[in-house]
Order: sequence, then structure tokens, then C-alpha cells
Amino acid sequence: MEGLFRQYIRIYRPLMKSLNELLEKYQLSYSLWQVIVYLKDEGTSTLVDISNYYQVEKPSITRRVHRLQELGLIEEVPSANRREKIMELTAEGKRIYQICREEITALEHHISKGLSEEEQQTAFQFLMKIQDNI
Amino acid sequence: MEGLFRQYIRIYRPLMKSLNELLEKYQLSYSLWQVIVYLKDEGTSTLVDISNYYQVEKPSITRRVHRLQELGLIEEVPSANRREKIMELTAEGKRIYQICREEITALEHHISKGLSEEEQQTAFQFLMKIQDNI
DNA sequence: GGTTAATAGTTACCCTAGTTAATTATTGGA
DNA sequence: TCCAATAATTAACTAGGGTAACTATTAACC
Repeated sequence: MEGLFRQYIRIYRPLMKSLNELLEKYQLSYSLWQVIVYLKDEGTSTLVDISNYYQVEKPSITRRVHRLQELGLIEEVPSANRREKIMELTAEGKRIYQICREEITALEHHISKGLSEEEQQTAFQFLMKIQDNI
Repeated sequence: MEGLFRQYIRIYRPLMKSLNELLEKYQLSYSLWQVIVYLKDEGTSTLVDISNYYQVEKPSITRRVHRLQELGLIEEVPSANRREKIMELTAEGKRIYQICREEITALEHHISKGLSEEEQQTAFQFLMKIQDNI
């Protein structure tokens, strides 16, 4: 399929731009949002978990986590293991998650306008499968 | 379709990484490759054309173009209009294009392994359609 | 049980690649 | 002819990531 990856990459920046504009209202960016989403799903996690999931190096995750702590959206939970930091969303973090979740879902619906659920399913399958091959 | 965009974004970085590793052998990066591809398709173009196509600001394109000129892969073609610079691939640029084209196509095939042509078509359609909505 | 290896997180420094604002040169239209 | 728009550039800044080196802690092994 000629041009598939080219198109994939070409769309990334504009998409990211609209997401970042949306999140900017809450002093967030998509990279910070990713951490929030991960913690929302997992409940608690260490920095290494996040690093592995998004395949981003630890120092980058350290920075994201510090920023989110400054914003009061996540906090450390006490742990027996003093080597690792276990993080979770604060009440404020959960609140912001809900607000942004709704806005992002609305944006996604807008962007997917005119596309059948089936088409979207196929696209999703495609993205899931290529992940393993990369 | 829950998680579609999340998955889309999550895959971007690993994909970009493998493409950049591939291109690095030729002192290229994907952002430089984009300019080469555009000139290969269009024959000649101005910086503004490239800027519009990829939705990247002009100063960024100026840098990409200068870098490719240094590498001897593109050159300016004389033009009556002294305000705009019309660029095209050099012979060396075309040669490098062919080499990288083959490697990138092989990588893409590898990544799309196990996916039917139809699935890929649907994914491509999806990407084309959402472009207009972003 | 004590030494060694592995792991989690951090710090410092650098790189890629983008952005905005301002500037120059040129062109096209009133 | 003069003014507005356009193409390209420069300078200064930003986001975000990467590597290497380091500390602290934990796990593993003899």
C-alpha cells in the first residue's frame, strides 16, 4: 500500500497541534496527558512502568512526573520499596482527567466525522498489529 | 472508537525512530527525507510549496533546504522570479532517493507484515479522510 | 551474611526540530 | 509610481527527547 506511512506521518503534527491547543487551557500538553491517562487506567504505577509503556526514556518521564506534581495532578503514594516511586492521580488530577477526556473525545469525534465504526475498527486493528512489527 | 487516536500517537515515536535509524546512514533524517520525496514527486518547487504541503513554518523549511544543499542532494534552478527559490533534486539526490526508497519500502513491508491489502487500504482511507477534519 | 549485580530515579548536558517576530528583497496591483 | 503582499531569511526561544554518569536501594549469589 503505497503512501500509507507517508500519510500517517504527515497527519501527526496537525493532530498533535490541535490536541495541544486543547490541553493548553489546563497547562497541559499531550506528553503530560499521556501520563495522566496511564495512571487513570492503571491506578498506580512507577516511572519505569510509564517509561516502558510509552517507550520514552526515564529522564523524560522524570520530567513529566515532576511537572504534573507541581501542577498538583499526581502524587507519590507511600511504599515499602524506597527505591521506586509509586504515583497516582490526586483528586484534582481525576477532575482534570474527566474534563479533558470529554473535550478530547469530542475532538476525536469531530475528526472521525463521516467514518463508519467499521472503518475505525479496521484502522485500530491496523495500528495494533503494526505495533508489534516496529 | 475508543483508543484509536491514543494508539495512533503511541506508535508514532517508535516508527519515526526506525525510519531515522535507516536514514542516518545517508546523513538524513525523516524531516529531510520529506523534502526529497516532495521534490521527487513534484520535480521542482519553492520553499513555500513545501511549507504548505507539510504544514511546517517557512523557517523550518529554510533549514531543511540548506542542509540538503550542503549534502549536495538538491539545488536551486535559475528562475525569472528572483524572490522565490525553485529547488530540484540533483543527480546525487535522485540516486539517494532510489536507495532510500527501496530501504524504506522494505521496512514498510516488514512493518505491515500479516496485514491484508484491504486492511491497509481501509487504514489509508481513514488517514486521508481525517486529514480534512483536523 | 556480606559482597556484587541489577534496578529506580535523578542530574547535567546536548540534540532535533519546531515556533514567532522582525527583516530584506522582490513582485504585483491600485 | 507607490504601496501592499509575498518569499526567504535571521535571531531568539521552546518543547521534548536522548545519552552518560551518578546515587540510592534492592535482589541475588556464594
